[in-house]
Amino acid sequence: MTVAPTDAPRPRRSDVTRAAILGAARERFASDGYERATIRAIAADARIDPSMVMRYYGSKEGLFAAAAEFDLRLPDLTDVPPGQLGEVLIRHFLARWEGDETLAALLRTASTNPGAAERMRGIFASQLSAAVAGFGTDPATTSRRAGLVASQILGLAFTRYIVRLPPMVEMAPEELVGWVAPTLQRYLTGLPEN
Amino acid sequence: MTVAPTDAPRPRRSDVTRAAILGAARERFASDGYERATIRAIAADARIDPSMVMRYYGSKEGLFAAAAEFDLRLPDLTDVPPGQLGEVLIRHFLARWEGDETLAALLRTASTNPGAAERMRGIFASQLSAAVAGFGTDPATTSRRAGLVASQILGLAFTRYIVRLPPMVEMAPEELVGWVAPTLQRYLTGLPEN
DNA sequence: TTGGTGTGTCAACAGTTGTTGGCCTACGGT
DNA sequence: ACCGTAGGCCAACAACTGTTGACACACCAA
Repeated sequence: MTVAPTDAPRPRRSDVTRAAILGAARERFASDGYERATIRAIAADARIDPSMVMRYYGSKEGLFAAAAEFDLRLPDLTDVPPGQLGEVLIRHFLARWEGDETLAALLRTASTNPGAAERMRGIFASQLSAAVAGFGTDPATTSRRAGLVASQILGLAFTRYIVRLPPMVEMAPEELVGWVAPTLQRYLTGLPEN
Repeated sequence: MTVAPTDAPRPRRSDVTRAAILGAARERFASDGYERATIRAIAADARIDPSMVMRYYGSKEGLFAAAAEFDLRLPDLTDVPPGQLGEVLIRHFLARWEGDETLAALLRTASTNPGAAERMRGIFASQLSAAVAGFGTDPATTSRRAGLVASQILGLAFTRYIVRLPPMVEMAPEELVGWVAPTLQRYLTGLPEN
């Protein structure tokens, strides 16, 4: 035995094709949404036959599930000065999806596809809530604080990357940070008014 | 001549059918989004033949255009105490679409349909910007302030009514007001941090 | 009564979609 | 050199889509 006996998926010859399909799928899902992104179009982008998509990913839903794998990659917030949490978060999010269209695909699809909505719930419920809980807020309010942060973050993404409201598109990242950081900061560490 | 000679569309016998189609269309568009809401399903809900939809609204796009007619019905903000703008706005928005599913239809569709996105841009660019401009902020920042307000408002709607993030669904309107009003207030009358 | 127009149904069209099975080819271990 | 198998393409299916035209009935003015 030259390699580990179990759990050693030796590289398949088709890995490049798989990756090409996944890349094309992400692009199409991101720009067109789930329904308008046809398997034929994705296959054409990847320069392969539509039937290959089915063989490697089983179905369109399976393909989307693979393409929409998304990790917020939230940093560890415990060593962030409590007063800079908002700024760190908004900076991270802006950087995170300015270069990755997966979230746009997820955002577009979550509007109409129940499975994608469920996945989005999962991502923000687990990853974001976990990060927010990481620096020790009152557990009773943690999930609501995380939800409020999600509402502003997703609203920003929706208006800037999906609907493309002109003023939201025009603003430079630094200006957005200046406006949104205090919002997130208050959602995380502040108190509601009433 | 018994009535006004021009521009007097006397009530047609089919007005109830037209209204039934429009109501069914709004429901379907709101719950399924543009692509999944089929004309056949809408016609079935309205208990008429699919071809009637075409006759009265020309095409699916025309039907959507009619069904997605939306007015934010923003109150006049000039007589609101400047310190309560955020609270008034968030209260108004919550009340406005808790009972009207048109905005949900628009929100779902704007994710994938360019025409709907354009309409959403128009609504927020004209109606919201106009209202924000109404109480005399610096014209140079008005559109950005309006955009930021839209980002939080739409993010709230998206997480609460579309994706249905549990913490956002659970929160009572009053609690949401307490959290979000200060955000809108600062977007409208505050200064950015940097 | 009569004719025309508005209201509605039925059946079918042409195109697109996800999906399937058969077939050919070329790699790679033995 | 051989042969099993994985990678890839082609053609087709069945279902569903928006859309159209022909046809039937009911209303209403003349």
